[in-house]
Amino acid sequence: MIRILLADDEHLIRGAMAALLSLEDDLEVVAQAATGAEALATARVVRPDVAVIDLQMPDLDGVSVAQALSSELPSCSTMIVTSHGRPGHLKRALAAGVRGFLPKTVSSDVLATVVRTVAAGGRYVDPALAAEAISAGDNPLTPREADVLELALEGAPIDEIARRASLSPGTVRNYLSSAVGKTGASNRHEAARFAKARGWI
Amino acid sequence: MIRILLADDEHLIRGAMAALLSLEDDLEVVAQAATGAEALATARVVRPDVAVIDLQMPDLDGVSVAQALSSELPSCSTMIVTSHGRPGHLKRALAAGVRGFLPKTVSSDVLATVVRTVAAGGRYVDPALAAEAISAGDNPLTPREADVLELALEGAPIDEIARRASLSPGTVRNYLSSAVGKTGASNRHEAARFAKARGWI
DNA sequence: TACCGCCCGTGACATCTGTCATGGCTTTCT
DNA sequence: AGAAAGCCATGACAGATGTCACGGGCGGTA
Repeated sequence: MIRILLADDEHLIRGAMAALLSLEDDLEVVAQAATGAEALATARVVRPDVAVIDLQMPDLDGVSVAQALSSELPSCSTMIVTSHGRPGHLKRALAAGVRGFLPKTVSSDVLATVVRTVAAGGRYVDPALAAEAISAGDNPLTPREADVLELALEGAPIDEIARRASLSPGTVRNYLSSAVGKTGASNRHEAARFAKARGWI
Repeated sequence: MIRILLADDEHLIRGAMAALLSLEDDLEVVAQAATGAEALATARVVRPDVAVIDLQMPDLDGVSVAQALSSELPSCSTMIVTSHGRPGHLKRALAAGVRGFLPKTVSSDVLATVVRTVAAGGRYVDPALAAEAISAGDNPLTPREADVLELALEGAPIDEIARRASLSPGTVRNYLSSAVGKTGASNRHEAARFAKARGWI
């Protein structure tokens, strides 16, 4: 019997997925969590065989949870399920030790199959997502550029970005200009959206 | 027996919700659809008692589907389920004849209860969402301002917005300036994000 | 050691944006 | 008919932004 931890902030989805997984004879949902922190805490106690984690959750990112889990509980295989599969996320997730990565558009038997696969020590990545990630290429932004661009995402003026990043406004403008050049955008807002779409920030 | 049509672009979620609703003795999922258009076409054939529709779908908006359904199939009650509940959406949905509006964070028994409620001719709106909608107030933007702001959402420069809206750049700047004033933002990008968060665009 | 890339900053310049005043046009309500 | 509101446009001005050139410091690598 494969023991599963399920984490998703959407109660309805979580309950529904649990109902669906429980239909399988060899699968058992032993715990559920609504936030990343909760998932982590629960996993430490119940020590599941597989953790099925939603990528976007209120507090902790799904990837962060996976990172912590893979170091603390090596016996537990983590897989990520997500609505919006961005190439960068996949790359980060794989680096964090995630064994399975699926969009929520897959059918339920695929989910069950993948749970079994990762429980057995295998890996599985959605083919469409994998293709996208490969074609998207690497993140050309330097860490600082990514930081600043992330702050620019909300549309804040440069002075505020500078304050929040503890940088001089001139430096911020240089990083932003560089990022705009690398993304081929025509201003920082477009660049920020572009980078986010690729999962670079 | 209440006959249900389920529409959601995420296969996994849809299947899971179907599994969950089928657990109830008096509920029966008679059809599923992955897109808005598909939902509409299917509904015309199977004539369900209740249509449970996801708000965001690839082609047709959930509200548009509800609109069409309420005029074509008055016997079918429509309810919307959504991940991101924005006040403006709720208002539009209600105007389109939707009888139930729920975030996906609710529990499964709430869902089942609401299905029964709307099937019986009642209405139900998630209290938290309702409170948000009331406190958010009305959309202060004029139709044109909303149009232009929507084009500004992607971060395009003003000249491009003007071209896409078939307006002079000066006019675009005026509308944008007005919208920035109404939203209390410090530039159009922030204003656009703000307006989107409220469901104004 | 020398080179390279990243980090952080300054200054200057041209352009883009946000704001305001103004005016003509149409539609709707009183 | 008159008032009010929205739509579209122009012009002018200040301030924000994007771009470029330049320089110093730091850390890794050949």
